[in-house]
Amino acid sequence: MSIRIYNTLTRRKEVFRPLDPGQVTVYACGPTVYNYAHIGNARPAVIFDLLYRVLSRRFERVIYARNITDVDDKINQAAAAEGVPIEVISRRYADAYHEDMAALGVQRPTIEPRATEHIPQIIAMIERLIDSGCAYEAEGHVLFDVASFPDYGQLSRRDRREMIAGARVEVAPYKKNPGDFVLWKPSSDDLPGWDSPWGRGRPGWHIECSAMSAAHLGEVIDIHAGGQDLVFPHHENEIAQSRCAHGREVFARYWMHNGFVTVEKRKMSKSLGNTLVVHELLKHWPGEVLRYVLLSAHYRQPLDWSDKALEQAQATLDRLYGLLREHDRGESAAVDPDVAEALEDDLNTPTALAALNQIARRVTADDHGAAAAACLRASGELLGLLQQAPADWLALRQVETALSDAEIEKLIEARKAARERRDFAEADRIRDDLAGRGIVLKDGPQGTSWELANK
RNA sequence: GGCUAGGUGGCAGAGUGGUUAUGCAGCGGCCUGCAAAGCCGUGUACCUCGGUUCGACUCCGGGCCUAGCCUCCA
Repeated sequence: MSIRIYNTLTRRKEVFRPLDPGQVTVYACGPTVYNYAHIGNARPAVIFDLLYRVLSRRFERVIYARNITDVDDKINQAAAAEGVPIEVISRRYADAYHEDMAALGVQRPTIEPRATEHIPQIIAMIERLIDSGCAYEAEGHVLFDVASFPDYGQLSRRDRREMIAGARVEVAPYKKNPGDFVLWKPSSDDLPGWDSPWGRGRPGWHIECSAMSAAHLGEVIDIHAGGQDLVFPHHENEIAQSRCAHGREVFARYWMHNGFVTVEKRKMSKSLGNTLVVHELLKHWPGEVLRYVLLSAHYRQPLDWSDKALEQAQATLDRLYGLLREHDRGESAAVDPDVAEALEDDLNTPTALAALNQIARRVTADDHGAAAAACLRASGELLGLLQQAPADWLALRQVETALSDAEIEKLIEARKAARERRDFAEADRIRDDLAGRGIVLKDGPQGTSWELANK
């Protein structure tokens, strides 16, 4: 089977065929680095990391670009508040983003372009837009003229004229059309800025993605991805800019949009103040648990975040790692076909996780547990799960104990003796004593073993 | 108001025109001196009203409800 992707542009699931059979180009909208990432920001990072893994399995060459927006009014604000240059802010939070995403098993993209490193390309693109009559200068700003682009609204299925009716925006007087958006805006002396044909200023938000995707992936790209809230206006504007600047019929051939993470069914967003910061969550949960939760719902559906979901993911991972500890002998194995098939069907992660759990059943059901365990691990790798040493995973949440191994063994021997003389009261006393000190005993056919209790 | 996506068993969450999702919890069993852990088994769920059909949770239409976008936002 081939890879199928739900394309927002056509609102249908389509077979994915790259423009160039030899290479796939993917661009995902990355973070604006003015603060720590919340779990809602982590969802696209994890989902499109998974896309990258799935594509890489089938295509020789996948170029995955995920930008960093490092010039933006919110960054300016944060910098001003601290009295530092914007680079200090953007560097700090870009580093934190990388650290947090790594903990979630997110691989680094092939390219991570930054807006401030592409100012010349941005300016050149704006000049082309002016030359082709799609943009105009007004009071130090350069604006995109939406009336010049008849297909405007195609992605978000909006009618340009109707949007004016819902004008909740203050319409700047210098705009020809309320829907016109800023490509370049002037900077006062206290704000970061670059020299341009229109004076010292800075780029508008949308233009950077158009300029950077063209610079690194070409004028027509295969897949463009981001959160659902970017469909309008950001992606709509990107399409307008890119197609006008390059005179092409197509900008991105497939558009993918992830649904929101919600808290108590409400969208998590910085403006609502109900954000759960990844950096904080990682203090309480392994990154892999967060990843599992993010994969537990289909990416286009809303995902309601809760402690219950975290506990459930933790319990499931504990069980799977326990299985690996007992049965995985490091054999190599292929990815389970059901897991691969589910993921290639528009990243159906719930079905893939169901298949993963079916493999787990085979581990205990078969005589050849080792082969099934190896398959479990190989399949987990495609999902970005189950790649730690089981002992390391299981040790994460274990309590500390003051007892030495020798002391524990000695007590186990004493209990064994008590059991042999059928003094169960004494045997249970020893077991309870050890339990109180964080040691759990497990009686099996080969005698008694022990392990540290979970916190 | 315009546009979009949803309403599935205790919870989470896939999917399908007629046959087991899966996970977590619960329940039963195996194991155990008793436990714990583990393993095995277990659930006639599909918002509502019509329609199409031999047959609909699955298709079509109406209704109700929820969330989102239309403003910075993943």
